[in-house]
Amino acid sequence: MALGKATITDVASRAGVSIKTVSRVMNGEPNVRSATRERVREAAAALGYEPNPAARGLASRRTFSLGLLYENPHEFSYTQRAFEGVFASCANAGYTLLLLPCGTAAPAARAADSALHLVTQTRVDGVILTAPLCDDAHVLRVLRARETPLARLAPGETDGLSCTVRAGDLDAARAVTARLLALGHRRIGFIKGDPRHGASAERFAGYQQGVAAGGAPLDAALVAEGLFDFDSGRRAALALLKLPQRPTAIFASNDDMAAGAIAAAHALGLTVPTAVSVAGFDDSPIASRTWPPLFTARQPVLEMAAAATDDLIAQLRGELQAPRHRVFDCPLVPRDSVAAPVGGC
Amino acid sequence: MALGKATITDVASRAGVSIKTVSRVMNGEPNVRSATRERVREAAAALGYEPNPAARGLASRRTFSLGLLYENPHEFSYTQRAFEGVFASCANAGYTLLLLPCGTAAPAARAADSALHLVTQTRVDGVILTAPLCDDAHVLRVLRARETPLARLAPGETDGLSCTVRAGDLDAARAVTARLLALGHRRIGFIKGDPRHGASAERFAGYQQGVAAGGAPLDAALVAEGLFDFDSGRRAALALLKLPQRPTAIFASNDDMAAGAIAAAHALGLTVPTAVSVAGFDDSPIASRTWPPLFTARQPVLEMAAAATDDLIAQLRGELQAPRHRVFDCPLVPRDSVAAPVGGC
DNA sequence: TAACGCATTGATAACGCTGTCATTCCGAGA
DNA sequence: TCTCGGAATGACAGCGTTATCAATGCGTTA
Repeated sequence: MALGKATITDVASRAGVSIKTVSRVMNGEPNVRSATRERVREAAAALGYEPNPAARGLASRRTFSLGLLYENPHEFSYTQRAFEGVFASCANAGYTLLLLPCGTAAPAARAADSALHLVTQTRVDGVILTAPLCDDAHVLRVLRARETPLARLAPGETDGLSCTVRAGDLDAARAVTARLLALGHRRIGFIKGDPRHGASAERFAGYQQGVAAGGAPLDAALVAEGLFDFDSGRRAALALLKLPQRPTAIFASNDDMAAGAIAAAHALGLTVPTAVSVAGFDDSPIASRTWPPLFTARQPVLEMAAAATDDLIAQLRGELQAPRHRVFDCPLVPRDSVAAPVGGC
Repeated sequence: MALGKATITDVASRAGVSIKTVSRVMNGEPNVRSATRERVREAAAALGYEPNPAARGLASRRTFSLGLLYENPHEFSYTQRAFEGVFASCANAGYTLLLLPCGTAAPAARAADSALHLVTQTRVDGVILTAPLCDDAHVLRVLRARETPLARLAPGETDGLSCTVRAGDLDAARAVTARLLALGHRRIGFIKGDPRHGASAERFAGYQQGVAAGGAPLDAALVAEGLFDFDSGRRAALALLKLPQRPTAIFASNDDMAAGAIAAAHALGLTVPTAVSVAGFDDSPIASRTWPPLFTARQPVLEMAAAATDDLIAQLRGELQAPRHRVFDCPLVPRDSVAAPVGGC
């Protein structure tokens, strides 16, 4: 498994045929003896050969690329907003953006293989990795073995090898917690995020520090596991709200889970924020669509994604001496899902 | 403004310089006399010259493309689900997908120019157009002048020139309306969608036909304008619910506006579905996140996008004799935001 | 005036593949 | 045995750029 540097000529000489025959095999054309075909396939596999799309495109006048032309939609999910930021910077710098989706269901090994294949196949100049892939050891190893320049968006840990852009998760989570405490809440439930995301640990630490700083008791029973999606948030909140001594406020690690928490409260006949306050994180579109709208911390995803892209391009141009690490503030967005607890402090 | 067929050689001979000098100018390299630079620029502009990215990539070993590697997120907006479908089909067929975002704020002329530039710049083999771009006359004209194969997703009208995939909007909207009537509603408000989308007219027609078929009165006062986004839905619903004789049910042309309608009801102290029923369209993620969850019609966006992509690829391969036109059913998704009106029929 | 040096320009060879067309191979039929 | 025809293979010329390095132009200095 070489580094993909093999050319069609290498394969041809290894298989003892002409480059044209290799081309035929690679393109699935007819009129190749099956023994020959097999020999070529083996040689290609042994050398880790991948056809060069630029050369192929130049010779054949085809690109094997499709364009998906779309207009900015009204509704932006987190990923979509990230796209927008990346696009803006790419367009600025004259770069074209290929989306390389990576299956979530597959084990890490497959994600890395998929990444490698996409990178070799498309010969991109650099790659932007989003969470949680940006912390996947296997993916990182594979891409670095190919010396693919990287920028990592919302990583758990930074290293000296690639640019990173992340949010000030810890500070913002502490600020959210502090605000709840200031309103008089003493029992604040917390719903953790997907443990594969670096941000999850940061936000949890912020919650813990906030509670400790406020002099409130740290009760492990008030911490529930979640996976950043609506349903896990709903279930976690349901469990918290059924506690013998239920929390007067719930801080979910992101807005989607907070929306789930609001649904759980509704299901139990608890009014938000009267009976229970709910806070989220991100200020994603759902945050302004719940009833009542969510108290949250705004993560400037678009700006962060654009920054990561800018840094990657700067790196490609050799304008960057060392990897750059940026941290973006997440200001609080006060909305109606949070209020003082009934009965005061 | 030629069709972009000009090569660097054409520009060179027109400007009376060598191709290398043209290359220097195009790449902004130093050491070109400004008079020469100007002459080259003029020649390039006159010929409508755009460098061939494949050739550039082959010679320079760079692609001017970035990969955005991401993992399928938990939350899918409409566009995002469409992406997934397109990806699936592209991956199947060995195609690479470039995203070509098109500004929404700009007038149609600019969208078309942007489209043209992206297509010539990236030399994609074909383009998938989503609503409302797929009905933009200017965009269509420009792409057809270049003979770019097209597939159109959710167009208003089909023609004999390109494959189309759309939802059975009319039938589904009629079915939603029929269901509301069957529950006993007589005064059903309707919130129209963005008029630039072909689906908007279809859904409205379905509503009208449904009301007429049910023998209920068609009251123009019960029809409000919307733009498919949350806030326009909220405002439209607010207006409808403040009517002297307010509707007992509201049918919004999509889920985002229906979520806005629920928020409006909440704001007026009206309980859903007791005081007012709300129905949406699409079964987008927000539909299961509102309280109560939305009664809606499921539009199989992912499958539709995949179908459009399949058809486009088939067309590129010459496997399609004539453009194919597909229509997908939208089954009802019964959820709690709809109930019989208080006081019966 | 001659020589020098730097800014400017050009000739030509890659880049890695596909398309065209010629060539070779091989079994069937005369 | 020889010829013929189609299947299998190969030689070579592009594809449209960029890169290398040589050549030219021109103002300056000795």
